[in-house]
Amino acid sequence: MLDIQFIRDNPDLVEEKSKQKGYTVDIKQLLELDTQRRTRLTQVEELRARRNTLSDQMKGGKPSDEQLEQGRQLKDEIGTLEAELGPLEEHFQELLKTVPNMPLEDVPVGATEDENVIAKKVGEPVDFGFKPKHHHELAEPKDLIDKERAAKISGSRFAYLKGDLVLLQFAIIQFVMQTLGDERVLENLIQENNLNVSAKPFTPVLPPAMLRTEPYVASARLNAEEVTYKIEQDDLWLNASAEHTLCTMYWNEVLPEDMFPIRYIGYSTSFRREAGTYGKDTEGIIRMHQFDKLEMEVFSTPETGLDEHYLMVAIQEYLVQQLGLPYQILQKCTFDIGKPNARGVDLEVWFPGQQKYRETHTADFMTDYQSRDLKIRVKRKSGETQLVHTNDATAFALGRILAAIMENYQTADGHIIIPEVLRPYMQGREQI
RNA sequence: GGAGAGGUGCAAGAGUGGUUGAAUUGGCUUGUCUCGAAAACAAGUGUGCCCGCAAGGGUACCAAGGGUUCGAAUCCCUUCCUCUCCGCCA
Repeated sequence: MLDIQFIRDNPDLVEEKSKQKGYTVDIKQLLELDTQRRTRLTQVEELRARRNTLSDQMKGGKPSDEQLEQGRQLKDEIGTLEAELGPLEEHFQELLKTVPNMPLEDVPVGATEDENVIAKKVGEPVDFGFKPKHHHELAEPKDLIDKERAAKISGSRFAYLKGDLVLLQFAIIQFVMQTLGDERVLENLIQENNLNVSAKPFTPVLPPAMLRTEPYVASARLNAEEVTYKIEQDDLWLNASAEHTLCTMYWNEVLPEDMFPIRYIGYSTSFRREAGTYGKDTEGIIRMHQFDKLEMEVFSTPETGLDEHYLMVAIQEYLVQQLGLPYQILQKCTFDIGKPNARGVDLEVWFPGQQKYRETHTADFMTDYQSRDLKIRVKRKSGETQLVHTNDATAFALGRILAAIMENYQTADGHIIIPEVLRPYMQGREQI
């Protein structure tokens, strides 16, 4: 959530920027509630102070009837006021949570996703000299994807991935873990992009795939209606991305400054209900209820938050370049960056079979919006405690990147060339 | 799933109704000493919220939520979590 102090100081700005993101928030009502609750709180605390003093006086000998009577009266008064404060506080919190994070200055203002700005294009789509096939057409003769039997067993939007496609997935995982664990790669990217962050490598993590309601809500990432599967019996949700169990990892903790930056590369199967997308992307493995994902998550001190974000975008580009895929970078507009985001970037890879760029990566910078609710703080050397900044970004969503590789590396006779950087992890083979 | 034990500050660990926001030990920070370090000694060392320009003051928090009481870390209820044994299991 947003800092209430900031909202008090900048009500008009908050209203304006929220509107730019497509959120109507009643700042006036929020501030009114804020005043009301603070007045009540002060009253309650005054009464409590009196109760404590009285209680102090009583602790020596036997309390007199007069004292007991006074105590009972205070108890009643406190009870009444607390009963008013409770709902007030609840309503206030509810309203406060509707306020989105403020977009950074350079985020383009836009009301639909069409107003995202193409920041750059890298690489040229290959001229195949034949009509390139869609990845599911390439998969069929080689029996790499079986969606029909998956539908029989699990329903639509599930698949059995088989054979060389599976080996390719594990090759990508190896390649990513190796790359993000390599300080020299990071150092180069930091220098090229003139960033002021450390070259500390990413630590690989296999996170749990389920999480409880309380931390999920605090992460501002729970989307119960459209995205997230619930395991009713156990108050657990299936994660919709590894970032959900990664960003919550330090929930309610104060961490020493020398731990930072904390960089994780997580690998997890992710689950999404995809409600409201019926009929969309029904072919192939672009939009599945279940997919595997490599996700970066970074916790940093406030002053390096933005540079960490730039670094993650640079890493995404580097990874895609290494695979030799043409792509474009989209700076997302205010409407599209998402509620907790201050800035957001998408990377879209060219899919020859579909003749368009499609989103394969996203990078989210949340400033302290996410950590305020998650209560993740850093204890500075100076003794000061601050909220950390959080960043998350896709390294690879495996389904989509496998599809992209298949379509971009297809040959006229229906084979798939293995990108060079992946060959060491595929026994040196050159094609599927 | 059955039986039992337990969740206290950075850590270990005391505390079973008021003198405990919390003993003690360790850790950490600072200072003294030293050329420097170690040792020793001294002081300090949780988080949130509210009031305040600040200094400071108040309030809440001993897993979470509720209750009893003039007063709760301590008593009662519910939930969560951890550990041990048995059962089941990749």
